[in-house]
Amino acid sequence: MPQPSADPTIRVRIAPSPTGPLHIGTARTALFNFLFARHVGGTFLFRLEDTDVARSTEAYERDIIDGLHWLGITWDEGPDAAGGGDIGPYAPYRQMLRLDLYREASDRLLAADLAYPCFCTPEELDADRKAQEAARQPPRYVGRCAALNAAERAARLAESAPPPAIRFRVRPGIVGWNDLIRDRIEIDTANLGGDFVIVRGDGTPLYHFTVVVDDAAMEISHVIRGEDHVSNTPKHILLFEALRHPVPIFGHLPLILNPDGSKMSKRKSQTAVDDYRAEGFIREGLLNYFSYLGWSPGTEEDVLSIEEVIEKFDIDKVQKGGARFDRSRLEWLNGQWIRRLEPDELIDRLRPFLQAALVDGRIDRLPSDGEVGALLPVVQERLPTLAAVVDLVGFLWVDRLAIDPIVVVPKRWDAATTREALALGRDILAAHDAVTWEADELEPPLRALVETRGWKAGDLFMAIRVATTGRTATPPLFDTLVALGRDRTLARIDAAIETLAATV
RNA sequence: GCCCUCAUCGUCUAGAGGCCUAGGACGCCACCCUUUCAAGGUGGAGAUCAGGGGUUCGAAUCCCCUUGGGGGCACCA
Repeated sequence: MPQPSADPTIRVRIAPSPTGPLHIGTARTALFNFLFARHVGGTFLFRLEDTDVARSTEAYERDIIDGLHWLGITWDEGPDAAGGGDIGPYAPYRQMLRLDLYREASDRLLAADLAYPCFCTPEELDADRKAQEAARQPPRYVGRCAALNAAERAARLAESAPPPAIRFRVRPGIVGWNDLIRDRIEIDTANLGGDFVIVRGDGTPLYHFTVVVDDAAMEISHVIRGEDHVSNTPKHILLFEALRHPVPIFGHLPLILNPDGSKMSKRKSQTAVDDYRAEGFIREGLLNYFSYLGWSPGTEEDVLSIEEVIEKFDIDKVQKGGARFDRSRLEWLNGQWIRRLEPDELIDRLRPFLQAALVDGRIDRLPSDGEVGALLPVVQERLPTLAAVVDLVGFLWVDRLAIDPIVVVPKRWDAATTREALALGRDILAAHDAVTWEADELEPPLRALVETRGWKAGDLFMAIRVATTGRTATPPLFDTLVALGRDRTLARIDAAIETLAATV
């Protein structure tokens, strides 16, 4: 990756939580941070927010790290993608390994009475919430434990009851910031829902707290994240202030939306990057597409490499409104990038998809790289995704082809004509030996046959196409027959003739 | 319910007061090419710039209101 002039004052991060496979939204946020950092030569770091122990898994962790690296979104500091330890001056970059830091920070807040222990039980909190809901009031912490004095706290602490959580005191007033993307935003802290919990009763810290402690510790200069965090930002600013650390610059990206306009969700969209990868979307296409979701260089170019996007990226040109996910546009871009791949590269990337097809029985034999390479001239421009190769030319590598006798008969013909034409065509093809089995050798004699019989070339070709491939849509017929080979071509035509005879 | 926020073709967007009778791309339609399917080429339909008020000689662009959409209000992240 090109790094123009290194700027040590720019430090951004992606901080996913390993509670699910790599999500498109996470990838997009990571990409914009990456673009922002690379454009100016800043530092991009990766931090795992794994404090939700119940939902976090190592498998998801792996999936997120691998997925981002597969896309080419690489970080300067963070977990080693190869599986080694964390790399960077602020290691570790996993929150569960930074518990001491949060403990120390919460102690400081407690000592300064900027936070206090809260003894409320889940039942009490729940009852509060229900009452507020019934009174059509916005939910907020009622402050039951806010004014406890030292003696009362000591007494409560002495009780066996569950250990207290720690709440941060929300000070009254307006909190505002100049958002990189949406300019000035101001929020009255009265709307924050009251004092909020920063440490659970079991001692583990909560997101709002860890994110601030870590962004402070890691000297993050710009927090670029999804718009869903706008209303959390005041809490974070309050915490930065309480911790006596300069407040970073915030920038809130527009969300990626479902086709119906709601926040992207698994229910309504395919959200896992893995799933797109499995379908044969390539990183170039995905990156190009994501870059243009909520951003545009302001020119009329649509197909840009990641290097070009890095060069042109400008956070000021990021859109404010959310962007709906448009799969057909992604497919088009993906096809554009597949067409731009070098032959050897494309063969490499196709291989896993061919292997997968072999494993699940859609093909019976794995073609050699040479075979695939020979096909590229007619296949490359026909692939919206890599996986589409099996649909396109998988018939080349199956042992037994199922022919639908209805489909093999061209619209203008009947079964008898088709059988006759296939037989005549077969004999003409059989006259070729291995040396003359070439596309431009095969075609003329068949056209001559069509001429003498007064047929349409398209009809004969279609009958042969379906007989030899089982499909009505294929790459150019004669290139296909060459790929199939003389023996299999003749055998398949024979089989088709037989099938036709049986049905007449 | 409360708070925040957004608003240009179906979709992604260009547009920073006159260059806009609003441009590009995807998708869609037609034609060309053509043995099918793609790709490619050409052309077309498609947005009274959400609506209403201002400001201005002049507004998609600035201000206000309305409407609509989205997000957030946890001992989740």
